[in-house]
Amino acid sequence: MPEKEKAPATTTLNGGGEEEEMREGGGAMYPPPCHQRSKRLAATATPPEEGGCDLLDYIPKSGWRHGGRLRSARERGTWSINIEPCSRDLRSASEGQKHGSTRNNDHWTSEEVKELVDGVSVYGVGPWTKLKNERFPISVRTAVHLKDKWRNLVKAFTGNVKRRITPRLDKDCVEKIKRLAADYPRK
DNA sequence: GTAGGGATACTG
DNA sequence: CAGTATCCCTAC
Repeated sequence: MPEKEKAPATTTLNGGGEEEEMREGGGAMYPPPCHQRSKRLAATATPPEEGGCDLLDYIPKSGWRHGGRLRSARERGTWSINIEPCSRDLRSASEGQKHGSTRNNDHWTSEEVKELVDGVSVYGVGPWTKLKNERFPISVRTAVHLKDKWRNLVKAFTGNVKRRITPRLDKDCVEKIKRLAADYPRK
């Protein structure tokens, strides 16, 4: 491929106020096409108001544990469930980039993982689209994301990982993952 | 639509 | 700093 579109320095389209500061201190040598993924959405992003959905209910509660400190998605300004694109996403869209719409999440919550595992136990490994429509209808998680996450889970619980960066998962959930991983070997 | 690979960001 | 998790792209 020729090259990626350089992220324009004029990222000031969100008059919200909080500007994401680039951390190019010595890591990314190439500017991401979309907004800095590491920077996530600022607090000015679309707050997940209770739209009356089950998924929206548990996300804020289930936080992401970081070194024993509970860092809720809200604290970090990230929402696992996004019902509409934020201003930053619109920017990317205007640039012709399709990114952004699904870039409102960070790590999966234990509830999401549980839902995924439960779905896999019912539909099996493969029909991610069906699983998405049944269990994550309004979630930003796409079928591809579900697939990727499942792969990560299998890799994390079947292999020998030195460092495990995973939310609190129920023992039953972990067992189910292993069971399903063994039942559905990588094709 | 699904599977696999690669790149980037984050955590410990 | 090394390893892990997530996301995007390409091929089947």
